[in-house]
Amino acid sequence: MALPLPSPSPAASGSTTYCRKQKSLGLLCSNFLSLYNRDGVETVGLDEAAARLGVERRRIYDIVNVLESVGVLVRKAKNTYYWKGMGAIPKALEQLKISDDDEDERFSNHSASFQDKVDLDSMHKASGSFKSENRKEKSLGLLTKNFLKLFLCTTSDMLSLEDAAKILLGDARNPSLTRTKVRRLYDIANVLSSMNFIEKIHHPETRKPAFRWLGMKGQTDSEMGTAHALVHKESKKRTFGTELTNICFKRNKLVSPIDVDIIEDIKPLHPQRECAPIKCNTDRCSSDQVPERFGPPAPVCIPKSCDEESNEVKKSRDWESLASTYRPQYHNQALRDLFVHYMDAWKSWYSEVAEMDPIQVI
DNA sequence: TATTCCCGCCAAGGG
DNA sequence: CCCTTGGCGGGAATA
Repeated sequence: MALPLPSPSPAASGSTTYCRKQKSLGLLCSNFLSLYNRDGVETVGLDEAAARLGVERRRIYDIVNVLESVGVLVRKAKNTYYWKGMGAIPKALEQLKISDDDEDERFSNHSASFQDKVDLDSMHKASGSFKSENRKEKSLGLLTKNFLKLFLCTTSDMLSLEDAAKILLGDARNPSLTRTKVRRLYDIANVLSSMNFIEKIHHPETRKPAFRWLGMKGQTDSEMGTAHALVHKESKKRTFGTELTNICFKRNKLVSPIDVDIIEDIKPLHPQRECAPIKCNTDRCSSDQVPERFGPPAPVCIPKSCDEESNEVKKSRDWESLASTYRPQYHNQALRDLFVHYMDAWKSWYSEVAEMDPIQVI
């Protein structure tokens, strides 16, 4: 099936400019959301999603897993998910703040207060033996939840993935483990970013890249929400009549014709153009007509050009009035403890593992 | 060079 | 045993 050719010479003819950004999980997530976030959708087929979005199934699993962690999707059956929508997010987050690792089929006998649990689970002695149950605990979904908890149960809203990895990992000493964890966190961070949960920034002092929690602020006011809703209504209409896809380039070349087949009528246009804009098919999605090219203002935004990472127009979008139902409750005893727990762990690991300047946890 | 993170191999899981 | 899931880390693209 897949050509085993390693294709060692990237430069070669090089005309088929491959653009990483167009293949990002973040963009895929945006497209996914645009595709399903509309009335009438109540179930999502993974195969269908993969085909319509023009990506391999493997990638769908990635975003589906984090979307599930946030409540947008709920597993229905093999290959099928229930679409819960953006409206399910507030409740899901609220639950994250409270519950210990919920839903995991095996309940903990050790009735330790969840502060012990939360990430002692994932923390669980990587140094020791590898159990098979181990797999679940390393899932993207769980990692997503724990990553979110870091923000939800903490006052610190800035965090580097490296730190997050060390905190969520039991063993901060193992650089290899950490590296892998960080890779996963990048995946997660990308989709969370595309949903505006977080935002990438550079730490004021350290200069180090990090992520800042955006949560659902700025939309707290019901009036505000309404206003936004109105504004978005328009762009949405335009967007939703659209079929989206990630353009199919392999790392160094175009996708094989077979793949293109699967993607029904989605073909890469302007192969040699660097970062060709996403294509929109207008055939099946009824009502409004849309331009064949895609504009920036829509929920799904693609940087006009790769090298020119313009200040994205990514504004607070979609989950408009989610906030109206959301209300923070910081005054929770247990959460307090959790917070302390995290910070202690973080600090101690930091002093051990890093000899750089003593990070100050705000 | 350092950071980011896509790709797809291949093993675990479910039927 | 076959097909769905999805951990994992090499290494290429970007900053």
